[in-house]
Amino acid sequence: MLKITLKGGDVKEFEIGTSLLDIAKSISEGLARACLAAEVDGKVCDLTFVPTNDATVNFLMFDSEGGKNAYRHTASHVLAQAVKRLYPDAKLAIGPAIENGYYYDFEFVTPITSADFEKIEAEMKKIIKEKLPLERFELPRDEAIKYMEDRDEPYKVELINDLPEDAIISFYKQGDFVDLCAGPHLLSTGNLKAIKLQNTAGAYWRGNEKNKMLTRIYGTAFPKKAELDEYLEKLEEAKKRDHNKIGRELEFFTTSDLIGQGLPILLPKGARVIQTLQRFVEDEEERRGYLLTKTPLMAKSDLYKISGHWDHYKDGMFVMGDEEKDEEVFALRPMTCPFQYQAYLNRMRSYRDLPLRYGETSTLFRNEASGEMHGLIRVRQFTISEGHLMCTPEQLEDEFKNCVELAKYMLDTIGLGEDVSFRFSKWDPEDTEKYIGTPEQWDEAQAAMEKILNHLGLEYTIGIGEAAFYGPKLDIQIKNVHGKEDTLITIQIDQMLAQKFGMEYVDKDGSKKNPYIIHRTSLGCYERTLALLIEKYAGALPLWMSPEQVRIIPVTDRTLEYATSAKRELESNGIKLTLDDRSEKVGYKIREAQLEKVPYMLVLGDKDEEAGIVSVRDRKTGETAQMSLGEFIQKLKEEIKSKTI
RNA sequence: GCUGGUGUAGCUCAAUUGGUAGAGCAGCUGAUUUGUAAUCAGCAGGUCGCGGGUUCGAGUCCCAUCAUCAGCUCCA
Repeated sequence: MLKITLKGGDVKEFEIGTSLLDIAKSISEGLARACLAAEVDGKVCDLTFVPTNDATVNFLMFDSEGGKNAYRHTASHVLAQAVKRLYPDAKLAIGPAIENGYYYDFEFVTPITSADFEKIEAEMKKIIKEKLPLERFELPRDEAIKYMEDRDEPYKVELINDLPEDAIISFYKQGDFVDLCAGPHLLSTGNLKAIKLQNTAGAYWRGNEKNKMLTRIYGTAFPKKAELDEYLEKLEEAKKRDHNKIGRELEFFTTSDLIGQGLPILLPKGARVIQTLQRFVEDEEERRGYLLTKTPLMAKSDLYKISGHWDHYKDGMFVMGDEEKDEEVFALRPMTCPFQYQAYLNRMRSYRDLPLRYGETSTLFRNEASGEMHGLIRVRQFTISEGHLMCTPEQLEDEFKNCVELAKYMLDTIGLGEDVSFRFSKWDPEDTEKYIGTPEQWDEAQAAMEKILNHLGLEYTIGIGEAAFYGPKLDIQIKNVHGKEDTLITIQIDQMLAQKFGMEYVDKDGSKKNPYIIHRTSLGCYERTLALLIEKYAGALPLWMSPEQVRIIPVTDRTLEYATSAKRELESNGIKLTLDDRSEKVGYKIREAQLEKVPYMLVLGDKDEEAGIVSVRDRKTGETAQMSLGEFIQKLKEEIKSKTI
């Protein structure tokens, strides 16, 4: 007999040879129907799995990560099966479950497009109806390779060849379709309910741009049609918040073919928001002991050669002058580090000078590949609150913590604090080309950062190969409306560049030492931050950063003068506003202000003037309140000062 | 850069099989003086992204190019 411990602590005994499905059935028929896979001692397994030892079993439904993955991974096999039936010449690559669905990569003889989806989906539904059981089997390496060679699946053969020596090579068979796969899967294709193909995309085989580009088909699957519809609806809703759409509609920014790709033009509204954010950041940094620098936007190539950027990122830089013609070569700066280091090198530093915190609102230039640009999120010129902190080893932890604290404060203040995740970005020891320094130096810097992160109690993921070429990073990541993740804020530890630039300080004992350097931003670059704010608030920014806080709407020309005096009074209190004096109806003007996301409307008619009050319409609630102008100004000032989100 | 879409008025979109480019909103002018999400009338607005080609004839078909969207790769 086997002792099976169930989630919740119940222990039950089963005959040896009892499958997980039978165990589920013995608990309840409902459970057996609802569960998709099971975790056995922490490892996710098919329900056909037969435990051979005492084990802890946790049955997984769709609401669990493991259950969802088994469900969608099975859907990806159904997709592959449908594709193979319709396009027998298509070659299979890989097809995993992903965050909100699954994909499968194929090599097609003639490329397919989303126009073919209807046909493929119909075939998938047919396969689901056929209720094909998924059967797992294993083969020794030689036979596995032969098996896939016989089926003319070169990508699969390559995958098997690259599996580690001791790997168990498993396959899943459903009807006429067999795939190399570790599983787990559902019991039958018939267990799938609502499926949907979403889009196609090119994807390099094994993620390497030197390899052939395959056709990736993305899809999703849910246990209920209603859930699928709800999800698709949510996607559509999210797209309506796309900053690239509403940011243009609301005139935060625009672009011009004449100016070029990745070079957005910030219109008065966008520029104003960024000005507000920039002032906020600069003031806060000053309060926290940062010293402002203002360094050049370009430098001779010599500077980048020392820093290592020339070797590692020359292709990403805008370079002027031809070295071959013996011209002086300059490059627009892609980062601020070596510039601020020159400020540090201005004179001999003492340990008493440290920590030295330099901050700069810094415009940077990066020659991104043409396909990378996206609205305000990925651009070729951007402005960022860059800073470099030079400190002693003893100061490193406190300084790093303060940087994290500052970043969190910034994020909370602008309202994105709940939307970010942390990533500890390490180097890839397998890819030493990408990095400078020795393994020992990397181990040391990464250990220092890990220790600090653990002291901070931050929850983080680890990104291998995501480090900067000179050191590990704590990246604060955020997703846009399409679910694409980008780095918003980064805090990095660097113990290599100080040496390269000969940056030193004289320690207590009179010896010269290289300082640790923390590279950090306190907010993401302003363009990207603006984009995410627009998406977060669907264009209706909190009052304190709103480019137009109040719109004054006189009801008739008779109250124009009253409105003008209110305008002057508000302006003298620093309120950003406009006066809509067009001869339109009140409703028309309100509609417009409402659509332009102006937080407050001041509707001023004869009645207001007679009573000496103002009618304040709140955009969010649509409600109107009467108060004195003084009270309104007070209310605005409080809301702005507290930076209410 | 790669794969696949998309480019018609400022915006959103029409335009039979290749046969005279249209509408709504926005804009301008005038009238209207209006009380909480669209007042009425008139006017103007386009080298159909740009450049070639096929054709008697191209917004429509072909090629090239630019921009743009999604994904991939990249992201100091």
